[in-house]
Amino acid sequence: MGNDDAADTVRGWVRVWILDTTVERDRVVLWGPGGTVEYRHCPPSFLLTLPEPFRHWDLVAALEDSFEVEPVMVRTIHGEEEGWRVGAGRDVAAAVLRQTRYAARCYNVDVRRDQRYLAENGLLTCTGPGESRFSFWLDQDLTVLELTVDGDPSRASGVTGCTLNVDGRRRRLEGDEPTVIGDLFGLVETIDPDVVLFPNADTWTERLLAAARMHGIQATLSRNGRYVTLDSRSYFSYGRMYHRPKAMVPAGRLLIDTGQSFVHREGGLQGVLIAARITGLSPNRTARFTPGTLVSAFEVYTALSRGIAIPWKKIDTERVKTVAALRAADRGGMMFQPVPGIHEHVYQVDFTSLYPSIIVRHNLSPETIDAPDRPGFLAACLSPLLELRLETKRAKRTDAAIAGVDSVLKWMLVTCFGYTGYKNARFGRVDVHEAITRHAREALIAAKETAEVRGFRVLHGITDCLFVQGEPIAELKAAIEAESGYRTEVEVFDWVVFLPQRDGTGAYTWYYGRLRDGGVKVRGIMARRHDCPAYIQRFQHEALAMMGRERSIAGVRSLYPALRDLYAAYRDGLASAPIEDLVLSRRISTTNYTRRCPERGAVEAYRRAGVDVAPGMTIRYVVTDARAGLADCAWEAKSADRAHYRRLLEKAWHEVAAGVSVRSRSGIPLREPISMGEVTMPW
DNA sequence: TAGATACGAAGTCGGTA
DNA sequence: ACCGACTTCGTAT
Repeated sequence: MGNDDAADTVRGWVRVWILDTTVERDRVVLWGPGGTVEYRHCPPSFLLTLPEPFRHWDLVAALEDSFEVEPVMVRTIHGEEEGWRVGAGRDVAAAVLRQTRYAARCYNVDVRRDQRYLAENGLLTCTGPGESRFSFWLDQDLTVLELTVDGDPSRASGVTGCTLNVDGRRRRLEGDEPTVIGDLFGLVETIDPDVVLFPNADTWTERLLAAARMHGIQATLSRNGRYVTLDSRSYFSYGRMYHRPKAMVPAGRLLIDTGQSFVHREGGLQGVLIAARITGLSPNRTARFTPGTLVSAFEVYTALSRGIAIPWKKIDTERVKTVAALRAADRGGMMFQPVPGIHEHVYQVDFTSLYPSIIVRHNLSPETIDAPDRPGFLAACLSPLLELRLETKRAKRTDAAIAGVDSVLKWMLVTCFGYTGYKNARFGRVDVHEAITRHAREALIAAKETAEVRGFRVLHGITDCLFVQGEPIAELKAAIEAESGYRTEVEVFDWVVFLPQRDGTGAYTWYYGRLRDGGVKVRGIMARRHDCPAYIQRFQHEALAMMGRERSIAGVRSLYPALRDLYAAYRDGLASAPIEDLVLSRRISTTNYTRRCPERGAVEAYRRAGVDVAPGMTIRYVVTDARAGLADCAWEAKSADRAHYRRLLEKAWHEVAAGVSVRSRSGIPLREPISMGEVTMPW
């Protein structure tokens, strides 16, 4: 099977269906289903350019003494330049930068070698013959094992049971730890699955392997016995801390931590495999990354496959701006404040994938901001992804199995915008980011005017969507599409409730309503919040389900007594509600709190229970005394501060009542709405 | 290995009346 | 008792 000659791989034609890729010394390993293996020679290398090469001839000579150095043309998104390919890794590149006092430019330094190999040789992961990078069908049989191990892996206790599921056949293993672990790894060896779906896999794997070693059992999670360890890390993203536990990634087999993987949660196994195909990453990595990283990898693969080098330590600097110019340009999305209360016959008009559409239509890219006439990399890169999303969006209407893939693509397209403004993004630039938000604001304002000119009433608007009342909606949709040049979609509400915030004015992001097809769409309110206890969510879900059966405002209002009774029943039931229904879960940003708060109490409780906590972890706790800032960890809690939960329930009730009662919570009559205004930044 | 902005709620802390 | 500043967390697009 082994083949060290890359030349036999015809560009654009895939020899193996690649399930996993690994890197060892000078080669890249391609794993196929069933454990097939191919080795390809691919030593580390990077590209180098020097602005004044004659001043650094000694450096080049020194590199030639120790490594393979070859003069090459280096192509970037900005143009071509003479340079060298150096057969060395990151440490050498770093030394070159230091020695030239950062005059040198290095490329392809922090690109994964397996990904670079695939891109430069026209290969893709998870892709069969005849399948293209931008198709969403999968035609490959994989043996999938679903595995669940009893208990909580973050707490110390032995392994006493687990459940396996292959092809709908269920096996249950029980007994003492050596028995269970021996049977488990024995079965893994017999079944030899290509894919293991395993909740908390990344926390369990290390413990299972250690236990196997202790009991002298051969452990077979990896197909060559080796693992790549990803260290646990707390990282900052979107203004918040996140945490990824340490992971031991097996070789040759796809192991997905279904409790941890964002991509799997959104898109299932198919979502992971298609995202891998699009990005050229191994599915094992794909399953562990955030959408932002996937977008970055997608751009990197596209660039490499076109012979474009990836800059290391991005140097695109923002030009100097006056404070006034900054204020004018550096703004986010546009919002119109809604009229609080319940409204009948409402349409929500959404621009489809607005931000990426703007990038493509206006040819926005770091290198085209100052030279708009040439084709831009970012726009060309995103265009096929956008087309694919439109396809999956259509396809999921008739094939529910496509919904997962569609969701993954949606997230990638949403985050690709944020990525252009991200300081470390390789093909990002603040000016592009600003241009996108400017076009988006203009489009939303224009759409609002189009609606009003045609006699529609605009109730609300956020970034890329408008809520309107009026007829005929089909004509408005067509007019907005014609005038803006972007596609739209329309959702039809029988009624929708925009909630008031504490000062009585409309809240921008809290609403719920009944769609024409009978579903209830909910945004922002407690039922949507992950930190809301199950007991309170259940109340709100029940109330919303009742309201969702009514098609008119009058019908909804007629429910007031029944809803009031429901609330009373839940309030009475609170005293006897089981503790596990009162568990709050929150993501903690720190473990060193400067103030008294329930999170601090919960962190202390975790520590007392011997569980390690790190910033970004989600902790689960029950509030035992809100005033004193005391909490117990979820699995130890015996009592709860019922008054605290009564307040939460009351808040949930107010959100429901805002749609039913004739007066809003703050006492402002709903029939005299506050005039809608445009909201901008405080300057 | 890494996503942006817009925003609100609920709370603490410390000052003031 | 009330206030403003600040912390910490959450959601929407």
